[in-house]
Amino acid sequence: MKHNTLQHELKKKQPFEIPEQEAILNIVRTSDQFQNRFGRLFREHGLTSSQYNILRILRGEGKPLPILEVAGRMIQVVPAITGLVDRLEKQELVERKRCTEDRRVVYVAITADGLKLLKELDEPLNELHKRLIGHLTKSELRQLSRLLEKARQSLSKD
Amino acid sequence: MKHNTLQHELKKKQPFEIPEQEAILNIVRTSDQFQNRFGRLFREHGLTSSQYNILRILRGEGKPLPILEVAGRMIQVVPAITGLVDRLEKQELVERKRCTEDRRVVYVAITADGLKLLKELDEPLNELHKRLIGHLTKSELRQLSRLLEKARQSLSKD
DNA sequence: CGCATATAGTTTATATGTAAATAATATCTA
DNA sequence: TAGATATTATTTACATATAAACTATATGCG
Repeated sequence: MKHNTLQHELKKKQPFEIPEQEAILNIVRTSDQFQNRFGRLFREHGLTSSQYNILRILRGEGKPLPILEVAGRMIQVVPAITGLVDRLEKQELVERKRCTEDRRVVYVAITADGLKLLKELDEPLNELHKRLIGHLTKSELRQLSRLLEKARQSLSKD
Repeated sequence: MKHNTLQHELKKKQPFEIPEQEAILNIVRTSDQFQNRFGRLFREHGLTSSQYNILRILRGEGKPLPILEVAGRMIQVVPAITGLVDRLEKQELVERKRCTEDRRVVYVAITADGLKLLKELDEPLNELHKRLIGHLTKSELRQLSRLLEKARQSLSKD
């Protein structure tokens, strides 16, 4: 007997009247619960989700990035990024380098230690992905991604 | 020309190899961006998302609830709920009442002010739902909810 | 040149999410 | 009934999101 519908999970007495609302709550709830699991995994390796994200962006880019460029790729508000990078720097997982041409700009680069830590996480992360959502067929996964991308189209307008 | 794919948005150089990963990132990203919008709306009314959620749960229940019962319905970690209720109480949107039979239990109830504030938010919230995701057909919305509910089945196991 | 304006980051203040420890009260059990 | 254990809620400590104000540096323009 499966009871994974939102109505049941939230102990709602009435079914959802508005499918838009139901879909959005489903998105948010699923995201929260998945992020919980990832958070646990990261914590076991001394990282938070946001810290991991910064490292992954830097590895993906392959070269130092201005600190606000990193923030931009995370949908993150500007002030938050400073403290994040501070803590990563303290753990020696990234380095700050001031740009010589434009002295306002601060570059962030991932260190060898940072790369090593990411590498340790690659396999467990892949396993977690499969465990969380591997029971959907490839076709369902494609469809889910397509629907979510379509959902986000309402955001580009402003 | 639409560029709402994750690969484009994240400035990734390589397409996703793993559809599981792509789907999960799509869920998380969509949720983050939507929650951003809701957060803005709530802030205009002096609330945060979590505070709104507590009020909505209390209104839905129609009677006082033990504080941990509220926390449980929010996927929220226990310690956080205390401060949330503190702030709501300070705004006189909820009240705490200690249970007389079991003096460990603290009930939380929504006040008339709280109900009034929620009522003010009902219409704008509905509009935001429609604006964010109203461009999907009813069939797509149903399908999206169904896929997300299926995705969450992996979580019930532990 | 010299000032107005813009840009890149940081700091500050407040609210949240998480874990671990603690306090108060209930319940169980020998 | 005394002591162990469980439950409910809070406190403490830290990392994070958000907004607003601020610093340092660049750029534009008369």
